[in-house]
Amino acid sequence: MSERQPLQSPIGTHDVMADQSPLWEGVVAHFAQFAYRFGFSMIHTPMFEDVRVFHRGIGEKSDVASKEMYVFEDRGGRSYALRPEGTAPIVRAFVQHQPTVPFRAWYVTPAFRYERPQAGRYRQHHQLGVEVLGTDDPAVDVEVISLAWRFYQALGLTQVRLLINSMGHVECRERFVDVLREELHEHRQQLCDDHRQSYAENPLRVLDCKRPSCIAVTDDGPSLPDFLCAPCADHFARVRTGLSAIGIESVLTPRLVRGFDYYTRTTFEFVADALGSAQNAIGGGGRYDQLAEELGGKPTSGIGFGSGIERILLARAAEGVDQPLINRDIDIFVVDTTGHDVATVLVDQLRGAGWATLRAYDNRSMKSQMKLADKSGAKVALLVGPQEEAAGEITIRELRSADFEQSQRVVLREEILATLRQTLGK
RNA sequence: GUGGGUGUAGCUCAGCUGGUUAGAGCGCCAGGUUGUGGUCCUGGAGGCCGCGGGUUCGAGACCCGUCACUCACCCCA
Repeated sequence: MSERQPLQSPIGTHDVMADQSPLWEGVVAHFAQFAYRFGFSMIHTPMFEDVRVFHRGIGEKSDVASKEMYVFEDRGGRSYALRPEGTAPIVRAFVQHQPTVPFRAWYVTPAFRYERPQAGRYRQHHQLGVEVLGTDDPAVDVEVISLAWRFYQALGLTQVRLLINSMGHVECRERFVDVLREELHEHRQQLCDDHRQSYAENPLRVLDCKRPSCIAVTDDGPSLPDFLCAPCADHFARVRTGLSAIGIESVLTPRLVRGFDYYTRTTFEFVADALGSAQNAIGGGGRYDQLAEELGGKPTSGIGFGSGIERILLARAAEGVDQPLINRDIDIFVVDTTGHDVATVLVDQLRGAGWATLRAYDNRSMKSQMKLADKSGAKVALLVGPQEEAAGEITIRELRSADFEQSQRVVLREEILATLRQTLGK
């Protein structure tokens, strides 16, 4: 890159500026509220991990691990990867610290994948999610899915569908994959260009190929739910009845396999139909009963779900939902034309009392300061000029009122907090 | 990694078949007499026309390269 190129954010990354940040804050705040309501504790794990966490976790042959990870060596020659997803690092932490089970954690984190950016797809995106380790009770599957569902509802999303499937445990899956591989081999000439060569390596990938040629083959092929052993079939049935018991409709989607290799039994995905693009998955997850063992721990079943903040916001925009998610309005704007430290002291006092307060700088004119007060969104402006200062008073002006005369009055300096409490109702 | 579209003021965009000092709207700043926002009026600041090279008497316009943004494929959040 030329030295003359202006500096800007890296490809596929974005700055969240003030016009968007309240939405972000709101999404995270809502999720935190739901997570705590469901009894989850927040945890933080490093932004990068030993690459083996992901190779063994999400599977070396998965697209994400094989070609999309940001891998680097540190100065000590250790090989690390920026986290491409949220689950494997948390399971790594679980294995390392061996907390008591059931272990319930929620998180919000950036995730990094080296891909060509496009609508709804970035090199750094942000996910929030939960994980539960230490039980394979189908009630937990229901709980995790319902947390996501209620969360989307709270954000105002209505055009979201829950797709669900079960991969079975290792043996169910292997029996299925064997049959699928045979089926694909038999019809390999009809597969799309990409999969005609690669189907044998990971036959499951062909299931979510969107090309008509592959779909035609797999539609007539074996269906995952048919290969579930009795316990897995029972588990899946109980998840689905549990969901319908609380009014959550799930769409059985036999070809739903998802991109990571660690999934067993329940897998699910939330698609936002308002998003026209192929990137319409706003969240997803599933059970991973082998993962803790893969990462060196005791056999421990687990389930989790993750959701992309950017896609949630895109879906909200696509549905035309525009109610704010969090209030970050300014309460008071202090206008000071005395040239002394009146605003400095007043602002300190107001903020101390809990008001969101802003002021002007640089000795601007009163007119200029009033313009700033208006643009700040403040509900009231407090005016202090030489007159008020001399009289020990403050002029209160309600900025959201249309009537000049009614909107303004003068109070004594020492009565300002009480008056504001009355005016602003706090 | 492959393909399409686009790069002109802080933002959204005009700039006709190449022709003087590159424009608009919004935003920003300052005024519109005595200390007061939202509407209105006036003025002002602000552009290596993404970057490099080429064609030409002359390039924001044309050609090549490059970088970036964007959309799509693959796949996913």
